[in-house]
Amino acid sequence: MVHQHNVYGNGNVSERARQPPSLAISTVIFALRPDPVTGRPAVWLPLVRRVREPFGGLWALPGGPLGAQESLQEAAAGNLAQTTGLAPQYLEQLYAFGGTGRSPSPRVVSIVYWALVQPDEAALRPRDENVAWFPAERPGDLAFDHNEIVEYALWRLRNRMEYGSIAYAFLGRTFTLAQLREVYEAVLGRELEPGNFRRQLRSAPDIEATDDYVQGGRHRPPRLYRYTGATPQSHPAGSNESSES
Amino acid sequence: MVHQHNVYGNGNVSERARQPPSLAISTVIFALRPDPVTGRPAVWLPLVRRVREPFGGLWALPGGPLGAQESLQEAAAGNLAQTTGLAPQYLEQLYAFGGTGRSPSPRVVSIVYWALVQPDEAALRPRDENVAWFPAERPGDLAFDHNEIVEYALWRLRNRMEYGSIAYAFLGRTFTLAQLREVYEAVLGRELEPGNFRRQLRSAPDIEATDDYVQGGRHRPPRLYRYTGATPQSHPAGSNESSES
DNA sequence: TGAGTTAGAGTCATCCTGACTTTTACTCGC
DNA sequence: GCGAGTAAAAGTCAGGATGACTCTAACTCA
Repeated sequence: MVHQHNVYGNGNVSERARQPPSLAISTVIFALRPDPVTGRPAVWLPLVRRVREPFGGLWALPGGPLGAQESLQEAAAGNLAQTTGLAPQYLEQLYAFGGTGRSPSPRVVSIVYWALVQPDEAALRPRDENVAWFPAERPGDLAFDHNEIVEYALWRLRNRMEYGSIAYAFLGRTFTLAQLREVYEAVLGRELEPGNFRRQLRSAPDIEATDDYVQGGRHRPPRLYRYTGATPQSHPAGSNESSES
Repeated sequence: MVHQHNVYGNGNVSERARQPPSLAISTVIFALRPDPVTGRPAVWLPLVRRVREPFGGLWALPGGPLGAQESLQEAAAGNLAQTTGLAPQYLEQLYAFGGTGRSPSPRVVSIVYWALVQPDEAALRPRDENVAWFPAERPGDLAFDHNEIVEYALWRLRNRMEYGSIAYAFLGRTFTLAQLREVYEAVLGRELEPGNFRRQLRSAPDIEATDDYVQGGRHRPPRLYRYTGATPQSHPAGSNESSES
């Protein structure tokens, strides 16, 4: 009889029904990688192969139980570090999934976070063969309700991309406007007019032109820009500007 | 060691630190009531007086442990029914609060929902003296981190009001445009131009004019309208159009 | 040196928004 | 019964944002 934190009454219900649901933290981790076919940036995410039942052998979101002394966000960052070795550029709570039918035997409530990272070479070739990167739109059949969770996380990512200032989390300290536009196009799944895109960013308050240009292309050298705004955070420490849903 | 939901290890940590955090569901319930001073609609919420420690005597959000067989949303609707006897017009998950310092002795992770209701006379005068309604902007000092939670729920309400079609949950089946505008003004806390408000709603697809008018005012009788769209839901069963956050 | 390429600036029509004016249709007081 | 008062409903107008597009600038490569 694990997990009897409190007393939930002492009627003649079965042992099984009296057990409170257990709590886990999972994290959807997004990064941009070149598409193997087109070469353009696309959204990928790392998954972990399950070694136990239920859903043994299937791929699943990285996650685990909530440590007694860590906050929810710390637990999510721990998932991130454990599977990729990276620190998040952006980390936000996604949703708490708690349907009664999502796990076969013991009921689990999962508080899911989602994160954006900039993967380096080491992170993309993990030593552990039970960790691998998948295209976020088509990750295959996942364990539990994780397909649904990934889909919702993608929806949230697109939402934040349209209404928030989150695209910079995919990029380095400086970037060209074409690179920034490619991030938007990869996430939103449609092409944007370069001229209008430029005009909108000129009116954005927290994007700043540097004096550097990228040399080497067979065309006019593009100027480098820098993002000067703070990394937006959803709930604690600063409200997100809109929509979220 | 991913997704090991059940076993929490057996190291020589103290009993206290090994206990997993317990899980509770709380619900922020919003309704419109006339302001006692101005008489115009304002946002109110019902609170429950705590009878036990910690925070005994203070007012708190209605809530309780998650039943083993009920979904998260069902538990939130249960909070609602228990404190007000009402069914929600709108119900959405708000956030999972899990900081280590939010409850003194046993750690509690609260998954908080928020709801909109149309209170009737019976619901506004509860028999239980440990339930009372408060103005949502100034509910006084609440137990735990519930002041912060109410503030965040208000922010979310305003957000949904600006970008979603949620105002109808406060109103009955038919309403005048002035009534609808009063709902927006009460929630957003600012006055709206009646002419522009009317124009925007004419272009809304899911609002429909009826053939009825309200007689009795000492002015031109206003037409009654009806909302024909579905009640929006945030995550399961239909995505919210935007922003959320 | 010219062709090719992308960066960046600029143009134009359209839509949306906020602020405002005018007309309509009722009730109330005289 | 008639004018004053009131809010509904429609209409007007300027400014700002947006989408589609054209034109010029600045580089590399053959």
